[in-house]
Order: sequence, then C-alpha cells, then structure tokens
Amino acid sequence: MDDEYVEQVLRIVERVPRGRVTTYGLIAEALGRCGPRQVGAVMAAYGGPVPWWRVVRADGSLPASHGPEAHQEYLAEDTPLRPSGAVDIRAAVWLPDDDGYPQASR
DNA sequence: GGGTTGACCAATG
DNA sequence: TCATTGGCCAACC
Repeated sequence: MDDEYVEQVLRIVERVPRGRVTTYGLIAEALGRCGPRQVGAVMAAYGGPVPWWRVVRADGSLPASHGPEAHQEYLAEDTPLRPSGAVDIRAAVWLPDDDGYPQASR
C-alpha cells in the first residue's frame, strides 16, 4: 500500500459533489489497482480529513462504523435517502470518471 | 508460507 | 429483501 495510492483515493473522495455519493468499488475501478477492500482499508486509516460519509457500499447501504454523523451529513446535504435509512444509490451515485459537473450538459 | 480478517462486490436461493 | 458463497487484494499473526 503506497502513500500514492492513499492520495489517489482521498483525491477522488474530495471530488465527490455535495449531496452525491460514490462507492468503494467505483473508486477501485477508477484507480484500476487493488480492490474495493483496499479502498475501505485506506478510508479506515486515512479517511479522516475527507468527506468519508460520501463513500458507501455498492447497494447504497451505509458501511460499517458510519454512525449517526453520516446520517446527519446526508440530511444537511440533501442526499437522496431510502426508507431503509441507506442512501438511494441509484439517484445519488457519482462516477469518479465524471469530470465534476453532473448537470453541466443540461 | 498459511490462515484469518477487513469502512467490499456480484451472483444465487 | 435477506442470507450465503466465492472472489478479490493487502495486512497481520
């Protein structure tokens, strides 16, 4: 696990727009290295200074250890939520490949 | 070097 | 929708 890899992960998380989320798998795919679990491991170790609550599991459910704080952030950012309490991944997902302006084309 | 675990993912019943 | 299974990559004992 290189520091460079960590920097890449944090960089992507920082680019997630307000009110949107991304998944560990998408980050792993974007980096094209290691796997989703390593992204999770990086977040666990170095995810402090970045909006870690915008990174969720593939189905939109909150990852382990995301306490009530994450939920409060979703409410504050108006992130689409499901009745289950998880994020509405289909509506809120953001692709790391996206250049940053989700609505720029319309 | 082998077994287990982890902020995971996808397929299957 | 939930639980189980196999796969994935790296770290730890």
